[in-house]
Amino acid sequence: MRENKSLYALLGILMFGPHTGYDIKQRIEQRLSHFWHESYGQIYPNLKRLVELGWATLTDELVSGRSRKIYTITKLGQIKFHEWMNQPLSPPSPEKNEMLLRLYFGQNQSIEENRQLIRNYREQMEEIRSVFHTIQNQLGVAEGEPAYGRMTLGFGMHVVEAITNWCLEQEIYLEKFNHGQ
Amino acid sequence: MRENKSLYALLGILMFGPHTGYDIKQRIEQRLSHFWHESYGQIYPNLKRLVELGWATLTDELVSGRSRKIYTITKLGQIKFHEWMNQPLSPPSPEKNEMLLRLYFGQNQSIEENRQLIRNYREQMEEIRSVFHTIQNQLGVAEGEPAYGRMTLGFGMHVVEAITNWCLEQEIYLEKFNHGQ
DNA sequence: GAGTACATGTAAAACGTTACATGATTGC
DNA sequence: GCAATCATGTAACGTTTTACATGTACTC
Repeated sequence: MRENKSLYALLGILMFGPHTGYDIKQRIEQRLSHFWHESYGQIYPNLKRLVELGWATLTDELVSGRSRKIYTITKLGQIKFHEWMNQPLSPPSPEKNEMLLRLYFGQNQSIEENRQLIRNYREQMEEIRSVFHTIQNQLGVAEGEPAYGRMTLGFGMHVVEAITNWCLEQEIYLEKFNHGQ
Repeated sequence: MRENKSLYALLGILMFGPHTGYDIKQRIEQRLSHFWHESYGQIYPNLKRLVELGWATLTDELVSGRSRKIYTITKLGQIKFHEWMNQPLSPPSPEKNEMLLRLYFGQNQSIEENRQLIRNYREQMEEIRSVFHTIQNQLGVAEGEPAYGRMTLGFGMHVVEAITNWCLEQEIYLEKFNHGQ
């Protein structure tokens, strides 16, 4: 049986307070999107499972005629959450990267095509960077305690910047080959 | 219908010449492991599919009593390979990162626990870095054309270094909080 | 009245890993 | 003889996305 990470992601969000499935989806999209995502097809069945496991409770509320199913974490859920938080990180297996896969097969393409591939990728990185800046500006400031949200965003910034630099280096490298080494 | 990237990964490897399923698995593990991976459960069924699609042919060979099923790319396969190589890159959706997920939930932990999380992650990065160095030393040199394998490895190096730096910065940042801002 | 956001869910398909099964050859 | 490597594959299971279905409330 594999560790179901989605279950713990939901649990972690419920640690901030009661949420509906819809709320959770919104929150993940708005604040965790640079390192996490869940679809409704994952969220609703997993919330149901959380209740079955006794890790959360479900209450029905009627807010202005509209029914909302509110999930609240239980004591047991909190225990399970802390267990997960303190268990060793699983060793990171490198992600699949389609751009690198194509680049690896680069001798089947022209040098100019490979350079274009890298340039396109760099442009994608620049878009991501601007999204990160937008998120950064929306981030609040909590005095006296570490800004965890800001830290996770900083991670993305560092990585995107490193990739951008790598792209620029490779573009120059390939450029030289195009003009006869 | 989702794009089956595995199919194109196999096709790309067949562009280097005929391979068996076993060969392909070896090659991916040894040379593409920093940005790609495939299990036998993907490779063998997809090779079968490649033949069904007419993108590869299968020949049985007996090498010293041992039977080997050798897959060779067809003309159609080469066309499909080039189509894929030249189609626009799909926009990169950020990967799930369990360390960042846990860090995001950091206010439920002590500052020291969060610092430990980041330190552990940094140690994992350092292991990866040393694996990359090993791979780098095994890489051959092809004069006169761009070293695509080396370029893909450089990508990993840049990213790992950026992450390591980020970790160090965050460790210092949290350290300060521990000693009263 | 129409469109957007709120709100919940399921079913099918696709994607991917792991464990298992099988058997030959090579090197010690 | 035994272990490691070569070699091929499947079945079960788990994960994840996508498309669909349904209905309310709010704003223009």
